[in-house]
Order: sequence, then structure tokens, then C-alpha cells
Amino acid sequence: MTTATTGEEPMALALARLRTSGMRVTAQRMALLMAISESAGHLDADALRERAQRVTGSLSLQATYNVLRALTDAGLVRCTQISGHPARYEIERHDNHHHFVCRSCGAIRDVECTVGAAPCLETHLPAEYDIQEAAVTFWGLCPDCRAAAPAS
Amino acid sequence: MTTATTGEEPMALALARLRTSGMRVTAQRMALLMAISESAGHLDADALRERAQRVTGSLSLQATYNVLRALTDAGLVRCTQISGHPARYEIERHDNHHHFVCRSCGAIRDVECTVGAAPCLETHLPAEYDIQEAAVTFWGLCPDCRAAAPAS
DNA sequence: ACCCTTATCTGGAGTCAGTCAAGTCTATGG
DNA sequence: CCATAGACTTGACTGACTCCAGATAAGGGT
Repeated sequence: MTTATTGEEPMALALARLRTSGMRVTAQRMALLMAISESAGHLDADALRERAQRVTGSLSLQATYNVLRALTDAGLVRCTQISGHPARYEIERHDNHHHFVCRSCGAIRDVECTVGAAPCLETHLPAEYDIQEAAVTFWGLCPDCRAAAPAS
Repeated sequence: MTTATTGEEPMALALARLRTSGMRVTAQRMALLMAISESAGHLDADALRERAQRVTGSLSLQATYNVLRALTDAGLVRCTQISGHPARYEIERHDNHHHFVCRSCGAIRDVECTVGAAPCLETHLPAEYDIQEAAVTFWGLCPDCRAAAPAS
């Protein structure tokens, strides 16, 4: 009993996520949402499109952006835009984790919050400012690139 | 006595900055560096080019990017890339301040460090990571946009 | 003061990520 | 099963930036 991880499960999960968000269920949305789920995160629109295409056969660039936007707006996926890189997408986990970005190879790694759930959210800004989110990005070198660096 | 702020001074300052960085002094570099100094900061390449052009008469797009890159590499200016916006430039003050970005109008405002000079720099990342910088970006609504917001 | 070397600038084409618009298709409620 | 709002496809387009080749000029040496 109890459905094991048969490969059917992620599909059912994706479907449930779309349904509970009140979104129409389409092949494109299913394929993209599953592609995001199955990846370790941090894939950009193009990579996700390619993966989704293996399932749906075809998927226009425009639809890719439409769907990713819709999923983001619905709170199902989190879009991380890192300067100098295309936007990356991952399943929204509501843990407000941050990211480390390697300046050399561009690799991205999750970094859990150092100080509770909302780090650095106190600022000296006047109360009139409506601060909704603090995005922390750590820049540096990943172990591989550090080892390969000329002089350090 | 003592040279007042005659308008000559910023020029001398810009010149000194270039010289001490071992950079060649060109009209384009002077004009751009002064444009960055004189602005309140947070101007993008295009706005800076326009201002510099008023001084030099002409300034190619390519030169603008070249110069900004060179100045950034030399540590004279700080380049802030905020996702969804063109890169902005300001004089490097080495105070590692952060930025607040209005989601509605895109305005940028400086935010001084909340916790000492290097906030949130402790992470749970393995020691093999070479963490060079932590960039904190606060997202939300500026007072104007908050007041103009439909419902809040 | 002038030349030489080499860094810098110009102009034009090209790239990349993403958006806009118009028309066709389809998921869902009745 | 049909109607229709919403979603998809195609193709043109934009903004921000980069690459290249050739012209120009800054600064050291004489």
C-alpha cells in the first residue's frame, strides 16, 4: 500500500499545487513545475524550457516566461535574480534562505539564514518605508574555483 | 584664502584619483568620474554618459562602459547591479553600505550597515568557500509609492 | 618640442535575456 | 458538448551590454 515514489507522485504533486492555486492545468505548466521540482534548484528559464520540452515535445520561449511568471506570482516558485546572471527558479519553500554566488564560475549555493528567519531586516530607514524583503547575496569563490585560482 | 569650492576642486580631485590609481588621464574618464562624484549616486551608464557628454561634447557608448569598468576595477567607483535594473555607479566609499530598492518606482536609497561593518558575513558555509562580500538588498515600497499604492 | 608605443576611443555589428502583440488553441464551467 | 476566458505559438522588438577593427591620443624617452 501507500504509493511509493513511482514517478507518478511528483506529477500528482505538481497537479495538486496548480489546482490549489486555482490555476488551469496545462501540459506546459505541469512540465515546467516538475522540471523545477526535480532539479536541485537554480536553473534558468532556458534550462527549464529544455527539460520541459523533453516531456511536452515543444514549448515556446514565450510560454516558458509566461508560466514561470504565473508560478512565481502564485507563490509556487521563487525567482532569484542575481546581477549578471539570468533569473533562476526554485520551488518556494518559504524559508527565506540566501544565496552564495561564485564570482568565477557563477555557481549558486543555498545559504540558510544565519540569524533567525529574517536577518538584517532592521534598518535605519524611516518608518514610511515599507520593507517587504531583504535579499542577501554572498559573493566569493567556490572551493573548486578557489583551488584553481592563480594566486590567493 | 584657501581655495573654496570653486568648481575647479572636483576636477583636481578626479585628476588626483586617476593619477594615484596609475590610470591614464583622458577627457572621457575625467568627465565620467566627475559625473559620478557630482551626482547623488545611483546613476546608470546611460545617465552618466549623457552628463559626461555635456562636458566632452561626445562620448561613445562603448567608451562609457570601458571607463566605468576601468574605474570599478581600479576601486574608484562601486558598481551596484540590481536585478531588473541597469547597473548603477557611485563613488566607492568603502563603507559597504546596502541599498533599498522600491519595487514600484525603482528608486534606490542607501542603507547604512545595521550591524557593524560586515553584517551577516558569518554563514554556515564550509571553510573552503572564499566569501568576499555580502550584498544586502532591501525590497519594498518607498514612502511616495506606498502612499500612492491602491490598497495596503 | 617631437616621436613612439601602447592604451584608449569610435562606430558598427552582434549577443543575450526578456517583453509585446496578434492570432490560434484549449481547459474548464455550464 | 459548447462557449469562452484564459493559455499557447509565432515573430518582431527592446534594452543593456559586449566584441571587433580601425582611428586617436596620453605619456615616457630623447
